[in-house]
Amino acid sequence: MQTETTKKLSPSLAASPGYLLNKAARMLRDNVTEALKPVGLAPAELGILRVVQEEGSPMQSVIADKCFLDRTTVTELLDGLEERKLVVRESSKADRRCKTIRLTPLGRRILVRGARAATRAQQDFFRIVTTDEWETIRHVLVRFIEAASPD
Amino acid sequence: MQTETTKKLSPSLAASPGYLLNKAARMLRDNVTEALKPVGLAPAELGILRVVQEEGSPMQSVIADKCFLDRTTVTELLDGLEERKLVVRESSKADRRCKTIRLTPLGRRILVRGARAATRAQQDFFRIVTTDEWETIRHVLVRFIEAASPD
DNA sequence: TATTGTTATACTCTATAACTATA
DNA sequence: TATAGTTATAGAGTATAACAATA
Repeated sequence: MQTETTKKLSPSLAASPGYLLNKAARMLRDNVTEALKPVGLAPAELGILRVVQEEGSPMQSVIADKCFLDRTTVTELLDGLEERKLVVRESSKADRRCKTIRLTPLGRRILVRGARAATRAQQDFFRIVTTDEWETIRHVLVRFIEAASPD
Repeated sequence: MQTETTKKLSPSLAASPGYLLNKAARMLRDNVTEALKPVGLAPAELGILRVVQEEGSPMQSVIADKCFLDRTTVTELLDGLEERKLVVRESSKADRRCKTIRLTPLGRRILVRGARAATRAQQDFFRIVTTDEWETIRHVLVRFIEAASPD
């Protein structure tokens, strides 16, 4: 991607939620990915750290649930985080199939730095969105995501 | 992904534009991808057909521009579309570096069918969004995408 | 020297299937 | 038999780099 000088979208693409959501999401994610590089985190890793903190030492399947990710993806992401000593896995005594994830002090520090970097990276987005608009978008997307039905 | 029975998002994820946009975009795209399968198109291919029709036999670099895709990606996608006889490439007489893309009659029919299928697939989304909300979202996303600055 | 398109290659994100170990 | 986590593998989507032909 090189020539990106305020181009105009085609009308039919500009009318498609799928297209718009995708393109905007990717752009935003590229920003966040870039901003997280110095912190040493990928966007999905930051998401996991956030959920681990919020849930307070959840088991892996809870993380998968909260992040809407497959448990195999969570395993893989946790491998990286554990290797870098940001989290520790602990086998539950009650049910030895389960592993509980806990933030290390380092993990906590990296989480703070990552969250700050991510917020900064999203300023590009917030610059062009009013608070009201953002609240509308937020509510719609949350509704849509949470309404996702199984089969 | 298996357990997706109206779960709740974590507060910190529900507050992140990057996260929400990404997740919603992926969900929507999965729907569209599924709906386009019987038509034999991928979402990006439908986008290209749309732009080809709107622009009226554009050269490849224009397609890349309008779709916000790399030209190598466009080359690859066109290879598939040409193979299936949905478009034809024609070397421009004026500038023999350029290739002009034209829809075949078959391509036109598939475009119509694809557009219909994609619209249907996005009803899940529109079911939970009011017209006003959608207009707000649409404008914000278009603004954001078009404002993407180079360096 | 710059631009159009092509080729070969590689990367990110995420999932499916089959497995192990419990329960 | 069902569940938690792991492993190996694969696929979609898109990009970068180097190149050929032409301008």
